[in-house]
Amino acid sequence: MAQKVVSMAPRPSRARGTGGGRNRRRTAAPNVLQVLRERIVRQEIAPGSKLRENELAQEFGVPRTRIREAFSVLEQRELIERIPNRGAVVARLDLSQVFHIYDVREVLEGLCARLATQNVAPESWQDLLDLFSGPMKKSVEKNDFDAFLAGYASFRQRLAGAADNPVLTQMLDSIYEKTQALIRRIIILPGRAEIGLREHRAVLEAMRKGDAEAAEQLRRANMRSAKEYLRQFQKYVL
Amino acid sequence: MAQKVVSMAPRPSRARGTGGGRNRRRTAAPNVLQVLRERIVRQEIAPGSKLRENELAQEFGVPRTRIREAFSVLEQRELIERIPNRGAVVARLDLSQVFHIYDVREVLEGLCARLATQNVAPESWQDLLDLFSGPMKKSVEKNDFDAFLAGYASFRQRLAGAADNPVLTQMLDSIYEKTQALIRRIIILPGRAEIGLREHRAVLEAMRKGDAEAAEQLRRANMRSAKEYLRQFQKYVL
DNA sequence: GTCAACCAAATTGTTGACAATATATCCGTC
DNA sequence: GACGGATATATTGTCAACAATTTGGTTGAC
Repeated sequence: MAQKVVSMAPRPSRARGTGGGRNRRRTAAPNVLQVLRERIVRQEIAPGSKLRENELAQEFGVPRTRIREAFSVLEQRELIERIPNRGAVVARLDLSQVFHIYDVREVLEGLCARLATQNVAPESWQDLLDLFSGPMKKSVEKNDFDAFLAGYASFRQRLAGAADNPVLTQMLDSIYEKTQALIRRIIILPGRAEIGLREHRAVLEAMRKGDAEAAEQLRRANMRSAKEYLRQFQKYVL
Repeated sequence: MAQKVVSMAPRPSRARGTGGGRNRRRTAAPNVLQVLRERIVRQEIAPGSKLRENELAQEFGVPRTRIREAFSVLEQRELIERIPNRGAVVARLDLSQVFHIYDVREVLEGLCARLATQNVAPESWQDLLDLFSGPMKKSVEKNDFDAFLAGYASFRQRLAGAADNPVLTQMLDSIYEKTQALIRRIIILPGRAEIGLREHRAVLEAMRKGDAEAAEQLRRANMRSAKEYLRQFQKYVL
C-alpha cells in the first residue's frame, strides 16, 4: 500500500507578489516527467499498476494538467499505456517484445562500438580494458553485482560518448529504459556474468587495437549471446 | 499566409443531451497530433515557423490544452523545438544530424532486410523484384519521381511488414518522418535514381534467393552510397 | 439465490479564466 | 536623429471548476 504523503501543503505557488523578486525558480519546480520515468524504469512502481492523475498531481504539488502532459510523453515512449477514460497503467514488457528489442539492440550496439573505435585514439580505451581485466573480474568472483552493473554502465556510457551520435544515443536510451530492470535479472543467471565479462573484454581489445570492424562484430556477437541466454532461461526471468 | 478558416463554428461538443444518443464520435474528433505531424513531415509548414497555440486550437476547434499535449509529443520526437515562454517552432534539420541519421539508418535497414528475408518465403519477393526490374526502370527513364517514390515506399513497407519487429518499425518511422522531405530532394539529383534502383534490385535479388546475410550487406551498402551521394551534393540540397 | 437494472463514488476528460513572460510600440532624453 | 526606458499587446504557462465516463455496490424482481 502506497504510504500517503500526509499533507505537506506544497505552497500554492503564488504568494510571490510584485515586490519580492528574490526566488528565481519556483519551489524547485519538480521535473515530473523525469521523476516518473525513473520510477517506472527502476520498477519502483510495478508494471501493471494504475497511475492516478489526482494522486500524482497532489504528490508533486502541480496541477493535473502537468501530469497529463507527462503522461502523453510517457505513453509515446511506451513506458505507460493509456486507455481512454480508464486511465494509465505502467507498461509491462512481454517476452516477444524483449526479443524484438534484442535484435535491434544488436545492430545499434554494433554501430556504437564501430563509431567509437573510429572516433577516438585506441590508447584511450586502455583504462576500460584495465577495468574489465582486473577489478571487474574480482567483482564477478565476489558476486558483487552492483559493482558489475556500474562497470557495464560506464562501458556503455564511454562508448556512446565516443560514438558521438545523438540519434544513436537516444535510440539506445529508449531501449535501455525499457529493459533495465530485465537486465538486472539476467546478469545474476548462472555463468552469465562470466561470459558477458569475457565478451566485453574481447570488444575492448579490438577497440584497443583500433579495429572497428572487429569491435562491431564482437559487440554484435555479445548481444546475440545475451539474447540466446535469455531464451534459455526465459522462464526464470519473466 | 495561412488562409483563415472563416468561422465554421465547430459545434461546442455538448448539445447532445441525454436523449439523442446518435452521434457516437464527437464531430470527427480531429487527431491533432497526427495532422500536425503530417504537416511538419510534408513541410507544409516550413522549418523554423512559429506554431501558435491559440491559432491551432481555434483551427482544430479544440481547447489549447490539447494542442499543448500534442506539442509535448512532437517535441519529444524532435519534430518541433520548444523554448520556455517563447513557444514552439518547427525543427530544422541540420546537416550533421542528417549524417548521424544515415549511420543509424544503415544498420537498421540492414537488420530489416535480414529479418524480412529470414521470415518469409523467398518467392514472395518475386513481385517486388518484377516491379523494380520493369515498371520502376521505366519510371526512372521518364523521370516520374512520384511513381518512383511510391515504389520505394512499398519496398520499405513490405520489408518492414515482413521483418515483423514493431520496435524496429517504430525506429525507422521516427527516422523517416525527419528525413522524408530531404529524400525527395536527393532522389532528383543527377544519376541518383538510377543508382538507387540498381542497388534496390540487388537487395531484392538476394532476398529472392533467400540469402539474408547478403541482403543485409547490400542494403547497408545502399545506405552508405546514399550517404556518400548526399555528402557530395550537400550544398545543393540543404 | 441469481441476475439485471440502477444509483453513488471515483476518475478521467474538457473548458475557460487568470497570471507570468516575452515582444512590439511609443515616448522622452541626450 | 539615435538610444534607453516605460508602456501596451500578444503569447505562453498555470490553474481550478465543470462535464462525462467508468466502476463498484445496492436494491429489487424473478
